[in-house]
Amino acid sequence: MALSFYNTLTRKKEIFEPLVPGKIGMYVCGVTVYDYCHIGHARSVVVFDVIYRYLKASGYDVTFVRNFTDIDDKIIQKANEEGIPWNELAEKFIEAYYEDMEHLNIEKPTYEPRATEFIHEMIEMVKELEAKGFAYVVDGDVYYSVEKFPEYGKLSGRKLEDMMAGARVEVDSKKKNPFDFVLWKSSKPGEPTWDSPWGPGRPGWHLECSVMSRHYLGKTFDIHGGGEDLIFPHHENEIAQSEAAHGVPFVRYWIHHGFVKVNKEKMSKSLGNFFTIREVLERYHPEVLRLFLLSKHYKSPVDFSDATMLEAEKGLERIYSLLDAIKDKTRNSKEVTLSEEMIREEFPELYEKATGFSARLKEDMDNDFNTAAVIGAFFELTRTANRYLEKLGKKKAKGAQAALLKLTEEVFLGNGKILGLFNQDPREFLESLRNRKATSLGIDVNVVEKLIEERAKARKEKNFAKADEIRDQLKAQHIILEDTPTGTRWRVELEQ
RNA sequence: GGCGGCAUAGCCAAGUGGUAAGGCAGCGGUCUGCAAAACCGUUAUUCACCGGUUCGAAUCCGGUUGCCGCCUCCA
Repeated sequence: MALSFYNTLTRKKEIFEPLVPGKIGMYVCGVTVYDYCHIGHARSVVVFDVIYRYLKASGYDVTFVRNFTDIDDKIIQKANEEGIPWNELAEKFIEAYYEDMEHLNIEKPTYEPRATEFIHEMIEMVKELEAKGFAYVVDGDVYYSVEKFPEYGKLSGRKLEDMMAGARVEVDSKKKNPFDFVLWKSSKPGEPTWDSPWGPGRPGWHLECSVMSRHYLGKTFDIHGGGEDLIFPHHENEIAQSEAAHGVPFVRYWIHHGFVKVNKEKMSKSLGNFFTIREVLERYHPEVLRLFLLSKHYKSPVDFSDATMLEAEKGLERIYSLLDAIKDKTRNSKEVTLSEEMIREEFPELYEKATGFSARLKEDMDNDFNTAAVIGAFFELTRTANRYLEKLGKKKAKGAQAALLKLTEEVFLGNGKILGLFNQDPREFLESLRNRKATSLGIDVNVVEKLIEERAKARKEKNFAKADEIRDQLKAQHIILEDTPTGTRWRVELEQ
């Protein structure tokens, strides 16, 4: 099957064919840097990170551009509130953004341009639009005239007449049509400005994406993405600007992802019901957030709550426990050369599932980037592998056994890279989950370890009454013990 | 008012014409000193509701209800 995905522009799933065979140009709208990123931003970034990884893994040479909007009303306003220069504020939040991205294990795009680096090119584009009759000037502001662009509304499926009927249109006497938008904005005293043919001012928001995408990807490129709230007016306006200026199609495939919701409501700045990435990462491992965000199809809304996050955490714990067990079983096993058939015969069911995994992943990812189905496949593989471990019993794995387990581990690690999961050392991951929760409950790790030692002694002496007493005591503090052949392990279980 | 999306077990969630993946929770069992973890079995004759097309529909079409989003900055 060929890669296909939903194209907002045509409103259907289409087989993807790049403009230039083997190459892909992809542009995704980044953030406006006036605050810390919330988990809605995290979804955007994770979704396109996975798409980027998958396209590369599929053999494409991908040029991926994600911008920073570093000049904008909100930045100016926030900087004024904080009494610092606007560019200092932008810089601060770009740094914070990079910290968050590193925690989330986001691959760096090919280019991450900032709007302010392209002021000159933006002015050039406004001039082009003015020369072609798509723009008009009023008091130092330059507006785009939507009525001059017959296809205006084609992305969002609206018609200008229909929108006119809508009540919530601001009245701005400067505009010829209420849907005209600003290309160049004259600046008020004290605001950052750049010189232009229309006087001192700054660019309108939509312009930067038209200009930066042209700079890096050309007048027509393959994929443009963002949150579904950007469809109108942002992406609609980008199309209007770019196609009017260039006379060629702007973007071939548009990808929009759904929102993160909280209590069934859209999470947003204006509603005040948002969680920043850093807040969430204090409580959950970054991979838990990734798994949570990828466990539902990217177009559907996803509901953020402790219950849904804890569920993701348990699932990830299950997989890492398996990876840990495999490491344990194969430790010190010697490398031996074996035929595929010998490995297969060890446990055909696991061998088939493991060796067939990449094809399964490709099938699911080719089908509109169905990460939820891929995650389901990982859990199926987990069960089969656990079944095999069960069969092996307590002995260390040798020969074909070890080879089969190593093969399985490789499948998790290799394919996990596409989703950006299973990237941690299993032991460290499990301990970090535990310590994170222990800390939040104010549990002293040393005290726990001491009690476990005490219990081990009691068990050795067959003093099970005392051993159970200690276990119950710890259980009351949400600490669950697991006795394994290699000693007692413990974890923290929070109530849902 | 205009445009669009969604509705699958207690919960989360795949499945887009061929007879319901997966996870969490629950129940029964194996293992265990007892547990936990893991494994085995079990949990939707049915996919909001009503019609229609079809040999066959959760999947297509029409209608109804409910929830949500965009139309203003927004991932």
